[in-house]
Amino acid sequence: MKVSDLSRLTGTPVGTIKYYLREGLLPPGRALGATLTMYGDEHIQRLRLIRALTARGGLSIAATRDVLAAIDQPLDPLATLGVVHYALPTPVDAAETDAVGEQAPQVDQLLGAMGWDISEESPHRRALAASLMDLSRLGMEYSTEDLLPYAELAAAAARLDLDRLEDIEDRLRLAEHAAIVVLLLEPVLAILRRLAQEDESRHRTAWARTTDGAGPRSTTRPVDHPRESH
Amino acid sequence: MKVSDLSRLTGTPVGTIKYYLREGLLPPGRALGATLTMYGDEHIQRLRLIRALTARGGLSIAATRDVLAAIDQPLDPLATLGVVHYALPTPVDAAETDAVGEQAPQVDQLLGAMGWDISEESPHRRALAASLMDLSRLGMEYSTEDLLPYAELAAAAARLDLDRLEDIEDRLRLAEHAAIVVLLLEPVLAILRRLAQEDESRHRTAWARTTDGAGPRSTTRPVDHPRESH
DNA sequence: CTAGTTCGATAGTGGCACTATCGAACAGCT
DNA sequence: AGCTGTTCGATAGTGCCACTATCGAACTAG
Repeated sequence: MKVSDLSRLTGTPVGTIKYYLREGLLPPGRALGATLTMYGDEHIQRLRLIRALTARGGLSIAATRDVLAAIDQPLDPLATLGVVHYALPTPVDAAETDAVGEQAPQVDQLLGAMGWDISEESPHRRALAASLMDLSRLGMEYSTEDLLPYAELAAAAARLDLDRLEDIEDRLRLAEHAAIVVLLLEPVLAILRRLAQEDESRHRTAWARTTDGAGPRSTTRPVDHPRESH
Repeated sequence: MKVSDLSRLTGTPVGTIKYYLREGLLPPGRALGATLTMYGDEHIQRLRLIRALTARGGLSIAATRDVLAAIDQPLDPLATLGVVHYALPTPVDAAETDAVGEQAPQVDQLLGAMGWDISEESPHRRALAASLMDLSRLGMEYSTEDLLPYAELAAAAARLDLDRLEDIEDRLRLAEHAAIVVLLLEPVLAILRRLAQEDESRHRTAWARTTDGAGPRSTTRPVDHPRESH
């Protein structure tokens, strides 16, 4: 398969393929001469993955390269998940380290309450602290109690994610699938939440109208905590 | 308060403030002369919101302007949520309309199964179809049954979101808070899911090691469906 | 009166993700 | 062998975006 074929089959312009090759996102093909290089099905697959991670997942070329590098490491599959996590961009600029420190206790409190065992150096700690700081500065304080139900939902989602990964028989591409589950399911969940918000708000508005009340009251109930104790 | 003060209090460079004024993200101050324009606390608040939406939420300046415009509409609070939703960027390029159509039946099936009442023109329909298409092309088919538990989690999250909004007493800024809940809680949920994945994968790896099994089995249980029938 | 600030307008910068062009080296066909 | 078209790697250019810098004029505070 030549570049032109690769281009045609994936809908990616030749120039872009060359660019990805230059940037190390695509492994080079087999050069059979100065004007003939052959590519295989793995290039098609990789190209699709690149486009999904960048166009849909919103990753930069650099971040995509990191993720792909993590995928290509022949690591313990679940360890790969960690590497992929670390390769992800978590927008926290250096200037707000102080702000992050301010929220660190609350992050610790939440992690403790959930019984989550999270590495001290996880970038997600900082990212979470930064987001909570934003919310707080905007006048929307979220306490640990406020966050706990969300954390329970996240835990349930994570269990679904890992269930799916364990069912994969193709061990060779497990790392790839892990990255896909982590990254491409994220927009799916975000969209589902927005859809649910639309429906839920419709329901509540209707309720408020028909009962002429001051608005519906909370319909939330405690979420059960499915992992069997700690 | 002068620009210099506004700049100092928010940590935003004067040049950037001027830029936001030009772009219509910040309302102009009260001009008291050719070299003196006064700004108020609402400008501080608005500036913080802009920075949160762009730097944290990842919105473009244009998308931020749309969201802010939605916020400034004196609409029914829950309608505002809809307007905010429509102002959000959903990365689906025109070229993949066919692919979207291919997945449309599955989207309908999911919405039907959840009993969600979603407008036919919602951009989220297309966005979801596009994401499912990506997954399918990458060899990770998600059936309606696979997605349902995620949708249940999303519904639970949406209920939490709206509970919070209903508890807000400051009706004037409700639209603003709605945007914050929709947009800035999104990265929080994403981070929580990643943290949960890290913890869950640690647990499963440990389990697999101690039991010397072929890997842990599913720990998922059915999620209950909290809204009282349809 | 003077030094410094702010105004609006315009132009420039840096980063990113491509995209275009070029000459040389072939490949495939006749 | 000759011709046409493709591909090669390298380099340079493009378009967009989010700022950032500069400028002269107008003003304000001390």
